[in-house]
Amino acid sequence: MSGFSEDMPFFDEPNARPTAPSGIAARAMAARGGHNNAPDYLRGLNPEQRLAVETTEGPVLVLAGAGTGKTRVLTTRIAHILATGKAFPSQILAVTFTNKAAREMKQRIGILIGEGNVEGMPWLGTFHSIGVKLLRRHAELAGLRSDFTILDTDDVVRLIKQLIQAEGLDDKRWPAKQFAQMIDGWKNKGLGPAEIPEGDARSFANGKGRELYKAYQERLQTLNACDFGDLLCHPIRIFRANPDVLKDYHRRFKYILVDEYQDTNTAQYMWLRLLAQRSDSGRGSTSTDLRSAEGRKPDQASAGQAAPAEARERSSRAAVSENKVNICCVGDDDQSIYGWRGAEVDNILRFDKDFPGATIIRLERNYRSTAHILGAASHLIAHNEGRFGKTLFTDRNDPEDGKVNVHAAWDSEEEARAIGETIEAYQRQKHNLNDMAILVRASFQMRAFEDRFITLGLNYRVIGGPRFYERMEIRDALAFFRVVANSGDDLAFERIVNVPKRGLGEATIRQIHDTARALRIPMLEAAGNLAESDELKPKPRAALREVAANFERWQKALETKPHTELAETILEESGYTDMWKNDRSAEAPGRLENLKELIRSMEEYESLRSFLEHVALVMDAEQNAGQDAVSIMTLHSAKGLEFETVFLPGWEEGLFPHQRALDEGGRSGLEEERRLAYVGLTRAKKNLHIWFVSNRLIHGLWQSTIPSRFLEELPEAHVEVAESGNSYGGYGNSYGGGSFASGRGGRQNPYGASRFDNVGANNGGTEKSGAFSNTYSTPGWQRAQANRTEATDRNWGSRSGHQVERIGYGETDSGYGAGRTSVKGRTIDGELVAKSVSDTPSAFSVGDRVFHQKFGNGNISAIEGNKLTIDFDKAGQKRVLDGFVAAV
DNA sequence: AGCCTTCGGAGGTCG
DNA sequence: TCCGAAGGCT
Repeated sequence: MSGFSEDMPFFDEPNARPTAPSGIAARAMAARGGHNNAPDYLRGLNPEQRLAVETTEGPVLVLAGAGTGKTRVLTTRIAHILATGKAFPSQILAVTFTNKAAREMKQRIGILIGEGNVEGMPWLGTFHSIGVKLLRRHAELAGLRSDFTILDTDDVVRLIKQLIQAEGLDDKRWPAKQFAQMIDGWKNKGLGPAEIPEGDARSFANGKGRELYKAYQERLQTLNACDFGDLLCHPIRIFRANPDVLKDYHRRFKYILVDEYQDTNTAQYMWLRLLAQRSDSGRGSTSTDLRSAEGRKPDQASAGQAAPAEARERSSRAAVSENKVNICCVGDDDQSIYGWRGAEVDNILRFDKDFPGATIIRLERNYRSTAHILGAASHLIAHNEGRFGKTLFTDRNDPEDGKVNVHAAWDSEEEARAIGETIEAYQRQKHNLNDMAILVRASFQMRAFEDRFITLGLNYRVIGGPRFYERMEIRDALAFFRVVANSGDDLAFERIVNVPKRGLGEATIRQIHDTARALRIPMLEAAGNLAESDELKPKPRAALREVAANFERWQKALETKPHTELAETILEESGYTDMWKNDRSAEAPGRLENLKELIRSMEEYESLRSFLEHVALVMDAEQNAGQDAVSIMTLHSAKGLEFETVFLPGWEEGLFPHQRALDEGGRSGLEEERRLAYVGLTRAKKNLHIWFVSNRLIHGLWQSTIPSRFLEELPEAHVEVAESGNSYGGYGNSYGGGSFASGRGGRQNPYGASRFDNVGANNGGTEKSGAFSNTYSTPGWQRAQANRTEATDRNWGSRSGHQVERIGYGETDSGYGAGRTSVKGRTIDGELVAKSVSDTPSAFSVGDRVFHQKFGNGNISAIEGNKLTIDFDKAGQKRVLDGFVAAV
């Protein structure tokens, strides 16, 4: 367990694999000594950052811990390559995962080397945007035309649904969405229909999985379309089947840079390997390469083929080592949190095997957080196995820096209220709301905060959620544009043919569909034909005629009108804007605003076509960017961000670590959750508040919870358990008449009720006594226990809802018992707690038969302190507090 | 076409 | 419990 230490030498981490050849390091250091006049852009880099920038040749892995200047290194490295004339901008391939990261990188390179040159970096972008670019150039090699359309998830699901129905399958039993996810998973692994494992193929639609996948790909081809996964998979196949094309790119790309390498999936890995591979030996026919790719997935390859595949891959690796590959991957294995969507941490962990002779550089000097925060984060993440091992450190040593605060609350409402109060307290201390964030594990947690902040009138913004281009009105508008730009875009046509409602029901659309299929023409054209025939009733016929005429007119205008104007015209003439103007629902104004924003954003593009291209890949919205507001988001979307003050609510078993992660991922699932915790902790620059509650509403039921095991993994030296006995339901005497709860008067402590209060009053004895071992003697645990008593005595009143009432009750501090069960369900748990309070803890022994209100009867199989492991007859094995069960 | 009821599901999310 | 999707009814 590598503890936090301030004077950790750079390449001397005990867990470190011996991968940083001191020779290279030494050479670079020496070289640096020679530069007396280092260029401006190198100034201010620390030695490791500088090494990462200047080691331009050969494979390099930069392990960049949180807040160690990762982006700075990447951008400076590019600037350095350009400034020293090692490559032209067009010879650098730089890939990121998100558009945001790509944008930021462009911006920062621009600052370093002067704006104009950045435009000359055509190969800086996301995996997908570069994929599109490649695919447009070589579309015919994938059986597409270069003007193919990119379908988003929604289109894909609708298309698959059609296929499922066409197969005569029940689309309820076999949901299209599920199959879309399966296809996505396969494509993340670079698997085509022929390559998917037999088991996968069999598991869907009575064994028709493979057929359906094949049918789907064929359908895409006829539609001249592809999905997101194809943007990677098609280029991979093109490269494999056309060595000359690949060789062309080998010649072109002198330097390859990859951001967030820990998030790459297998397909991205294969794509990179192909581009980075410099073996011209001609060895490696298509089939061989395919096999070796499969061999990488240990869970897929059957025992029989695993060995030869391994061998083949080894030989291909050897080939790589013969020629220098200037690939630089930057990432942090400790921040790999996307395993569930196909990312392979393994890619980063075995970098030095994939690229023999790789230089591995660790960036461990953290410029973001206080020593306490880093100490807590380092200690926590050290519980993971299978990591490179880094220890973040900082020179920062400000005695004013507070420790990491751990708080307990009775339930989620209480948690939201207390966090709201703390935020207001910070605000009174002149902290900006923009500098504060609440990072949750699951999005349902957000609601409690939103509710609370609305009541308080506290500005907040929710980050994440449905992206701009996924909103209905935007997708509708884009569908109109798509049909105008490309009359063959049937999916788009289907989406809007009856928008706004013009009486074209299912039957008419079916007819259009059939005609189009029979004549092999686009649906738009089919609609025009039908409108002129007498196969339809007058009403739909007139409607169709209008639709056809509209599109014909708009398509003509495409040549003459500026595209923004045309876009407006389309939305006007189609009646789409009117539709929302007449809609009196709450969202309508927002939707109109979004449409305006859409048109505005089109101005930056020269044509409708180029705009649509951009939109298919990019488009995210910046909401109320200007205002001062607290950010609320999930831990996942917080990666890469930083805030002065961070709140991490919901640190309870089952929620965080999330039960499903444990169920599905086992040990590695737990480790990914722990990395997520690590990401959360390291977002904070100065103040960090972690919360857990004793009761949480899950699936509509109040369930008692136990503190997250991650709390136990925080080091005592850097953590302070906030004494917040007063916060339990708001009845504590320490509320001083309850005024704090209402946010008026009360204590003046700027950090709210918790931070500096009562230290030593309640926890002095307990906390100091317990070693931070793996027993439940940690602060969080003890808090939970100590508070259970208080909470139980008082919790009843809090069930009655009204804040005003609660304050009143608080003063009396009376036990409100009556009627609570009906008010909030599961308070029975509390009753059991109440009982256990008087008992000494752990009155049970292994083998005892017990009853739990929620899980029913079961036998105790293990006891750790007050935590019981119980095998329930029906609910399976659970860990619960002894207070929540009763002997039978 | 729009309203109402019923049913199932309830983790994270980039392009 | 509460939300959305989907299907049935008017």
